[in-house]
Amino acid sequence: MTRAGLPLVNVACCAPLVREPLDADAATDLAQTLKAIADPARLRLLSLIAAHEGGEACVCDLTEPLGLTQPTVSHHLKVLVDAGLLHRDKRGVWAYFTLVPGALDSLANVLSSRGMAVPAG
Amino acid sequence: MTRAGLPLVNVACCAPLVREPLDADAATDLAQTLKAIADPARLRLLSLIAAHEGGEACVCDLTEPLGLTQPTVSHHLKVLVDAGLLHRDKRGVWAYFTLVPGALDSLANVLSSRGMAVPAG
DNA sequence: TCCTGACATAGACAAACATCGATGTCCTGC
DNA sequence: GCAGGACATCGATGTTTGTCTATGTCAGGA
Repeated sequence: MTRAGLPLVNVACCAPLVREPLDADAATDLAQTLKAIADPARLRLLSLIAAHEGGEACVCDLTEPLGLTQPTVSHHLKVLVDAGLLHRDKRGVWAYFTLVPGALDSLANVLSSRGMAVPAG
Repeated sequence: MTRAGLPLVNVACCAPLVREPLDADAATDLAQTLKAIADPARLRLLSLIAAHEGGEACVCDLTEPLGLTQPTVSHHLKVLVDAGLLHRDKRGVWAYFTLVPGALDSLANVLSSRGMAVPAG
């Protein structure tokens, strides 16, 4: 069973990775988020959604450029939503996906040796 | 010679993920590097090595804090070296590992919505 | 030369994962 | 109410991956 109703994004737990040793829990947490984006299909999904007009896209916009079936794309999108990287907005029959603002930036912050300012728009 | 006979390790291939759609090849490439760090043990290895005195550590320094066997740690280190994130320096009987300068920062750059200056000067 | 200690490699195994076809759920139009 | 379309979920399957034990390699000392 998948953890439904994620509490929130473990997306960027803490201090930069290289500043101090991660404890086991923090490492597991961060790894889980990284696993979410460590997949070609999901990277392309993030990229396609970001580049799509209005910064949002529905499943039907995404299956064709990826060359994957609708259930597979839906699965990948769920992984990204669960990881706190995508936001899902169901409007009528369609489900529109957008990037969660700052999520990827927070992740980048943890990897970077130096904390950086979030561009904020 | 190339490090470890690896073809190459484009740790950070290109433009920020959210700027334009990734093509399939670039996505596969980036995903491979992300997979290398999308593991709790390997995240802790990076962290432990960075925090170790002199910024370097040998295998014997790393097995105990991780609670994994020596071959498993050796395996994880190899994955990180192959991904271009760690550098291995064999001195006598010991193998010392250090972070490849800028590698994680480059990765962070790709994830970040905005390119940032690499601190390593 | 042989032995010991540090590390790498090989092989095996179980868990996790990506993908698919089939099916279920929900909204909209007739 | 009924049909159709968009999306989610289910169950199955082949592949990848993390971990172990056993073994190989190599340097340094007795």
